[in-house]
Amino acid sequence: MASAETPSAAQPGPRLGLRERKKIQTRQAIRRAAYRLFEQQGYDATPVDRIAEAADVSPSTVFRYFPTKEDIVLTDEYDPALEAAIRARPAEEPPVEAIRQGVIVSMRDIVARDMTEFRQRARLMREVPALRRRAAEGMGESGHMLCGVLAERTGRAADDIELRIVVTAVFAAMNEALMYWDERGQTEDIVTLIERTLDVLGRGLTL
Amino acid sequence: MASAETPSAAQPGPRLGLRERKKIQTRQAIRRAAYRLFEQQGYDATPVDRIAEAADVSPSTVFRYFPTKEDIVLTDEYDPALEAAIRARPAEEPPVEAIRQGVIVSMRDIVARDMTEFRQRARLMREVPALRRRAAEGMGESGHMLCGVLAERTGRAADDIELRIVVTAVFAAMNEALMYWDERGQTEDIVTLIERTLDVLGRGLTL
DNA sequence: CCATCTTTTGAGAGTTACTATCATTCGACT
DNA sequence: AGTCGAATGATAGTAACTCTCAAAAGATGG
Repeated sequence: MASAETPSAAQPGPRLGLRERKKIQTRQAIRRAAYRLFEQQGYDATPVDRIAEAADVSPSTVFRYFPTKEDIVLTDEYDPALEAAIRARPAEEPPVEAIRQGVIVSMRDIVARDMTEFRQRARLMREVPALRRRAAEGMGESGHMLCGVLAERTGRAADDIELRIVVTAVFAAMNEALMYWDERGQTEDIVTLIERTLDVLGRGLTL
Repeated sequence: MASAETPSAAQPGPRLGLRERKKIQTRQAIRRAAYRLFEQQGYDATPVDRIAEAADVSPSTVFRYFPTKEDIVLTDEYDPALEAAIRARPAEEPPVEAIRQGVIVSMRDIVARDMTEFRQRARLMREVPALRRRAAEGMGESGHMLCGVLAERTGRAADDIELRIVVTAVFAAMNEALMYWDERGQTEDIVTLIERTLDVLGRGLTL
């Protein structure tokens, strides 16, 4: 509805056809409707049918765009940003340090782009068990990506155990930090918190 | 059926009433039936109704014993063993070392008790996404327990971030090691693998 | 041994997240 | 304008739960 975008104004690529633009719109409409309803009545109390209704599409369409209800909340575009940020670090830098800097850079970016959604997502991730689980499964896609990047850096195989341990531990720890951040009312500085988290890992989990 | 146990033979506690004994039996019947069917036809292809049928109880009963289908696989009694093993370590020992020894001891114990089930569980945990997620949410109960134990040892609060980071990282890493073990056909020595895992954590995730 | 009380069980109906199918519609391209 | 392929919507079906209530079975006191 609010598509007053001139065809030539599209920033990020070769101008999209109407079809593509509509897809993006629909996707956004579904997500926005969902986030709004989740805010109002909670995740579990909001059936997909009602989201569809609110987004003015059929339930089938919702499932075509998002394979599961969880994906409506969790689908993100953070990975490419993180990947780029890590790749930008000098090759000699030790892995954990590269991750640290990459995470911090991309985190600032994300928070700057849409802090409201970031906050809401964090809250949902902590409060809804299904989402927490899904997020805890860090190796999902993000982990795989990180393994690939670190494999190149270190010359190890992408499925090397030690590599996987590192990646898994980092993601799990960061996720936990996010939960902590949310528990405390999202008041602390998240970047500082993440730095602290990576410090603990970097010093071998000493207390 | 195979309950030729004399009332006075019960080892682990004050002799149970018939009611209690039946509950244990039922629980076991359900789990056994489930494991058998999962083995034969796979987890997703086995509806709870069929498990109920095989265990000779009603579907309602299955859900009374196990809140979710996942719980039939994942409910374990490892935590108490782990807790005891860690508590048995000298108080001066650094946390990660205490965890290492505790894990190794209780792991040997578990493997000795029922290696077959341990193997099958590991396989299911890797192959079924729902189970993998559930397991990845290590903080669930095990993590909470470990936090408590380490809090006592270190004098920190049980919800101290750094403490939680440590626990989360350890569990996530061990879980990943288990997945690796299963991927390789469960052929390597699991204790060695876990030691290696904890080494990586202990040396600050250096590669 | 019977009566009663409590706990466990089973049966039924209902909700919801998904899956599959198929006809319709709508943008793309000639 | 007309055709083609992709997106949509309607419909039906499966399976994991949840709730409720009545029947069955173990515990308990006389």
